[in-house]
Amino acid sequence: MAKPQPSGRHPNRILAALPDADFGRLAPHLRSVRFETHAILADPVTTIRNVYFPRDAVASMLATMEDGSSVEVATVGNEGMIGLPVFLGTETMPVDVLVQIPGEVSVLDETVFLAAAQNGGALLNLVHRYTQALLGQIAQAGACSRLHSVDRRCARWLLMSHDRVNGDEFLITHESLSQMLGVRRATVTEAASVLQMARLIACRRGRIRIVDRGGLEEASCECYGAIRSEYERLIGRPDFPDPDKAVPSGATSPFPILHGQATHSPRSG
Amino acid sequence: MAKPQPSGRHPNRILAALPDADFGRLAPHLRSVRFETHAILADPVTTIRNVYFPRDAVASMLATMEDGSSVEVATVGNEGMIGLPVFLGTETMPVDVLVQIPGEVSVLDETVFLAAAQNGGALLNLVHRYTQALLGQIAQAGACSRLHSVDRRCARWLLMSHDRVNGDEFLITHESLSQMLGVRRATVTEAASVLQMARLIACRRGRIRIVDRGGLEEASCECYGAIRSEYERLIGRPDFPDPDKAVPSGATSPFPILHGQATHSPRSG
DNA sequence: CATCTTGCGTACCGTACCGTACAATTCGGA
DNA sequence: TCCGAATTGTACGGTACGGTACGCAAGATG
Repeated sequence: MAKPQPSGRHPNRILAALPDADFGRLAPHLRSVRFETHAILADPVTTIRNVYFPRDAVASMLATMEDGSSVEVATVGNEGMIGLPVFLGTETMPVDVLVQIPGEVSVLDETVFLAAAQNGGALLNLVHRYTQALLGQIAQAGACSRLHSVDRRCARWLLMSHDRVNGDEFLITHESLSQMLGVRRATVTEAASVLQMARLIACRRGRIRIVDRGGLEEASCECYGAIRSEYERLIGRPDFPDPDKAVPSGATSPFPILHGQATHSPRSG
Repeated sequence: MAKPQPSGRHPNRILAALPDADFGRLAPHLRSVRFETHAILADPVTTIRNVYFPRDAVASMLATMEDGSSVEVATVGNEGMIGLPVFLGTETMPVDVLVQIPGEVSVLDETVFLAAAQNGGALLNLVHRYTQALLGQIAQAGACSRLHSVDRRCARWLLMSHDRVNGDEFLITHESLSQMLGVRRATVTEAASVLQMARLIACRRGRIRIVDRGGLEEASCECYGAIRSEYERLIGRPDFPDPDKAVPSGATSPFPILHGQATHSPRSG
């Protein structure tokens, strides 16, 4: 599976999937803001008043326990949005949402968002579909963290992030990864060493580069493909944002065929 | 924390939380059906055409991996509903939903449900809130299964089920529990032995009885309380179904009122 | 340049699980 | 009443992690 390439009018795939008219109405209200690592976009006690559409930043929904241990329950990047409670009228979410890979995020005020999501339009439909995609991701990721080894889950996380950033390198520490995978920092170092020894990634102080994407996909568990194909079913592919056109007729495989200019880099460095 | 008692016009707490007028419109269309253990209410490949409101049955959303291993991602009983994809327009959910504790379920056709959920009424609001509650439950349960011991998670599952059934005893096997907790059947037997030795539960072939609810709450992890209080924040308490009135006052609730014409078949065949 | 901070590599022992296997019990059905 | 199937109890070695801890290196800061 190739890394998804930005293809629409906006790097965020939900906004890119909007029809021209709907996007045009939102565009003047979008503010692009840079967020640094560990910036907090939402927490369980603060009423959320903005909706965030990551451009190339990656955020985590983290569940934190009383003893301070935590696990990531979902990754949100350019494929998604943060702020469903605005839409659902529930004010907060019982998780922290924090930036894990710094970058740009398009911010929309809740009033603008709510006005645009009224009346059964395209945005409402997309938000519904993204809600389902998020439910699916959280479910799959939860099961994954119970059933799959740290090595595979680490590979999955790197792949998901690779899909959401520009380029093949991004800023992340083993410490942050350990909070997301719900394991010791030392365990992450060991898992990363395995991937590094297999020449799939390269680590440098606070920075990881994807070296062999295909190999990483093989090292990852099935959950990477499961989450990705469910997203594509619901929201569409980056190069075919309209879900009606997302799947070539007859293709029912969970790992559908690559399209046209397949950017697959087979195993080289 | 006491076991929630049924208090409204309907044992399902979502339906019970509806205003009279809204409930009155739905009631004639509700069919109460008994489902046995392992009945399948939804799966990832079948378009769901009904919405299910458990009365005293308990269902599980199960994520299943390619190798056949599985974990429960959410428990749905009389506090919830099955069929969000009907509302979200997404046709399917990437999990199996199957009955784990047999009992009665109120079934509603999708067309009736969708008609009733239009127009920003009370049902729409409740479905939105339940969506958030389910997201929260799946997130917490996923984190729980990564971070907490089998003993504690087992206690949590028993408590959550106890909240959703009538009485203190229900039909469940260690085998089923193992699929939900994502562990070996033998591990469940060991965990159940610990709880049994502490006189918190009593096991008999395919049947578990809650003996010491308070003790179970102490044996359980914090996730039981977290999920429950988030639900109460969003949907309300059983004795104060309207979340605006869900303030603890210590007052007792009115006795449950059974509605004759609502295809109600309490417990008998 | 020297120093400080943050992040990474490694190591040790402990343990909560897993895989497998088999025996003992319960209970429904012939 | 007995049989057979389903359910539960138990056992044993294996392993992937956790807790803790310490040294080293890379980069930031002065």
